[in-house]
Amino acid sequence: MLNLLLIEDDLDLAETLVEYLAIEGLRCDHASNGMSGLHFIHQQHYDVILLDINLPKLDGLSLCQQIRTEGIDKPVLMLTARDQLEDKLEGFRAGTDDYLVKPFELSELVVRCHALARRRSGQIKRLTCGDLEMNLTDRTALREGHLLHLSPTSWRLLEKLLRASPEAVSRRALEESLWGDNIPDSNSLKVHIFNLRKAVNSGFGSPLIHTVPGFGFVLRETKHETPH
Amino acid sequence: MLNLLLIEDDLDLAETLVEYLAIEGLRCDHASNGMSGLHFIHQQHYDVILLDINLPKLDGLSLCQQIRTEGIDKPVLMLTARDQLEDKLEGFRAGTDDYLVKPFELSELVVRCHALARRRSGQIKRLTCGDLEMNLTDRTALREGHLLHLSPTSWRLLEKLLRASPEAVSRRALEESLWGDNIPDSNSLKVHIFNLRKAVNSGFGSPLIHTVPGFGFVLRETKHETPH
DNA sequence: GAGGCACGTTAACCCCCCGTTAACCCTATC
DNA sequence: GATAGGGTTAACGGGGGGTTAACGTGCCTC
Repeated sequence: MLNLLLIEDDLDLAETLVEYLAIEGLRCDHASNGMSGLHFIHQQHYDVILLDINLPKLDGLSLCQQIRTEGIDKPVLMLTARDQLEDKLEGFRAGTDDYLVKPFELSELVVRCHALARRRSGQIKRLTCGDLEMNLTDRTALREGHLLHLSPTSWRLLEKLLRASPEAVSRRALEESLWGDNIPDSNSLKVHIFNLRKAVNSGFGSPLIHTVPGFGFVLRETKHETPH
Repeated sequence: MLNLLLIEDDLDLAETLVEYLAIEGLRCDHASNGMSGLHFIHQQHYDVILLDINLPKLDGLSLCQQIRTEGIDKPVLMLTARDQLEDKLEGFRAGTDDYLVKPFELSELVVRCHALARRRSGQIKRLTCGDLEMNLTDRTALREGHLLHLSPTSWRLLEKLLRASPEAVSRRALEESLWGDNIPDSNSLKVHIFNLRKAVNSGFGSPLIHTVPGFGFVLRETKHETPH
């Protein structure tokens, strides 16, 4: 389920949007001005940020620029009544990913959100990383053409890592994707990672699962050598 | 420089587009039907695929679906005269990332291409200084192409310094970014800087981390000589 | 219903990395 | 030579991360 943030000062419009999105199965927080929106962004994880341009406190363009310079790379979709070419160009210059002119069709907004969130769960049938290949339709995972034996949780872990690849995934995110909100306070994740490593790495040349100290794990082909 | 593929059967339009894109500094191959487009995609790397829907041999929607099921996750931008809501929804259902209705402004096409490319392949967020490169997405740091081994705190220090570069950062600011309000009253920062120096400078030609006496540290390629 | 199997969970253990600390060293400055 | 700012080194202790085994549960088979 996608988690959205709507930053919009028109309360009527915001309410309508949030309600409609809920029907479509999308969670959506709402901030009514730029500063508050920024606060939300720092506070919580969102898959997509829906951003009006005309906002009190901090306008949408500045907000977008700011989070980009902060290194926050979340997908941003600008929603605005400004339909001039120059407005759009400015939006993209500020670092937005998409630009939708009001009034727009709600269903178009929804599909664009999904496209931005890269949640192609329904679309992508095959995930790969190096010589590792995961086939979602027949639920098989291959390495160098050999079938891997994966337990259900190992499978889910690997899928999560593959979808994120080459991005690293935090321990937190992995735990949430496995157990949702009730994360066990044991070392369960460690054991699952261990099992997954055994299944994916054992017998093959280079390891694909790497740990990122103090953060989590990455799936990627081994790259450069350390000096010395 | 971006590398695009345009799949479009209207040869006049295609020519115009390719020429305009060249002026804007974007390379663009052209395929005039779906099968040929598919062939190009398999053959070569593209940052973004511009896709018409009405195509001979293999229509755009099917083509898009097919590459998605093949696991090819390249950004696709559909360019079409079909402006009905249902057409757009179908496009996104087929797995496109963006949808632009003809006629469109060429400059909008260009900025959308950049936005798409940045998100997909360029989702990789990098910070660099000279031959030092920090990859924030997969959390690796390279110098002269060699992987650096950094502890979590070394990583945070380096990130802070890179973000500020070429400006100097005060000791105070560094300590706050590491420990927030409860800064230890020992020489911990000194040791961390020392370790970071060892990791970043050792074995390489010129040092990158310089101390600013009485203030803090800078990350800079060439040492700035202070006049006496 | 008994046994076997696969799987998730938990605890226990170990190792070594890493953060902290304190000490010492060097060098400039007065 | 006293002092202060900065650099270097080593010891220690905690904890992050890896590994293993035991246990329980559900499911399948016989």
